[in-house]
Amino acid sequence: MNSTPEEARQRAVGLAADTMGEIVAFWGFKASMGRIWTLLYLSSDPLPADVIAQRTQLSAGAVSMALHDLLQWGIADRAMVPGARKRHYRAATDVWAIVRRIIRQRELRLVGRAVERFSEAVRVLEDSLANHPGDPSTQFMLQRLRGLLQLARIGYKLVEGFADVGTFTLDPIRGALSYFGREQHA
Amino acid sequence: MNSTPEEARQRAVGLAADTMGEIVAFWGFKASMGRIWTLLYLSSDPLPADVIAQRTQLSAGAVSMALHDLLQWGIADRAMVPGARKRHYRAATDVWAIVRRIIRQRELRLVGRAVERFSEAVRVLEDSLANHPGDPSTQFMLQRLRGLLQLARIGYKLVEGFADVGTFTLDPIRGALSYFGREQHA
DNA sequence: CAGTTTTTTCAATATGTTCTGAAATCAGTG
DNA sequence: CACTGATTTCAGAACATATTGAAAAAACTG
Repeated sequence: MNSTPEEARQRAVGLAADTMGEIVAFWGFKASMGRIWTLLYLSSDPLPADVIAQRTQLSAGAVSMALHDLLQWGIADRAMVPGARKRHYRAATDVWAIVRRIIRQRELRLVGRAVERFSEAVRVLEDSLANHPGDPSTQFMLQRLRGLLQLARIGYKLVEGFADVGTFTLDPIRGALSYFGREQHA
Repeated sequence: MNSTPEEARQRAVGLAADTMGEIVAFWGFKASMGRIWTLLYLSSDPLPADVIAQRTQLSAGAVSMALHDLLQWGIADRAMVPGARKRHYRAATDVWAIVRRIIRQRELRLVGRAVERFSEAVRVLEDSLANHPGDPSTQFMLQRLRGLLQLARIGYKLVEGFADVGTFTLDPIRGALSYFGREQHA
């Protein structure tokens, strides 16, 4: 209650940074990246690495590495501070664009690889059936595998659309999806 | 090429299972859960734990734990096999419903917690400003923090809608989002 | 309900990831 | 271009997570 503004800000940053850290960690990034981004995002001025280290309780090395990652992903950038010796960093603020870029670079690759690999698996079974027609286990597996492949392709389209346009609607493909869920039976 | 159907199936399962393992691992589950689900999903008959262990190269213990998780999440279930001593397991096939349930139980909680914590941080700053009106750093931080809170709330709504209805459209809220991205300046 | 097989549990271990601390490198400045 | 301070790098420590292996528990079967 009767705390200084400085103390209040510190507490607020701590709460927000830890929360964001959890979220990005869940998302496959280092928690410290989320913490640092939040710290920068909530600062009215760019901060140098040593201040970041001090406020996040991280070593200089860890801060350097996390900043490197943040710059790589375009989640933070260097800010020119007039007569400053140290480099100063500031958070990218266009959260929407950040999310889109990350999704494009990570999820899209991941799902793309999945499509390729499922395709290969389908091919393996098709070849096998060509040589040994009528094998029931193989036929069953092929059917299901085609379902997985279809699902992966749908996922790819979804993610791609989201990354490109920033919109994400399932409606056009719900028919295909509900078909998929609804059994190539057991 | 000239392999037995059995060999072909084994190769196809391996490819598909590893792929799915990667995907679910990226998603925060154990890779072995994805591998086992895929193995079951591609089998025409339910499989007992020892067969799963043998085909996935996991120990009996690991299989038991992974199956436990799969059952918990409703991603697999026990199948009654007539005169069988061992328990047999089979994959849940309604992929769509599985994804929805997982999102509801995990993402929704995660984002919900974020909303709570950002709210608390906002409260902290509001209190501070009540006692120390006009502090510029605090004002700046409060503004940005409100942006994060708004974003988290939007995310919550999105995830909730997706979990409930299975549809996911950003259109209704794009105004709010683009506003957010477009700067409470630096 | 005793014997047998299956399943679960859990401490120890293996694996993978992030962080530290200090040395090496790099960048400004006089 | 040498000096000072800032930054990066990286081997090892700390930490987190997944798996093993074996013992305990549970579930069948006769």
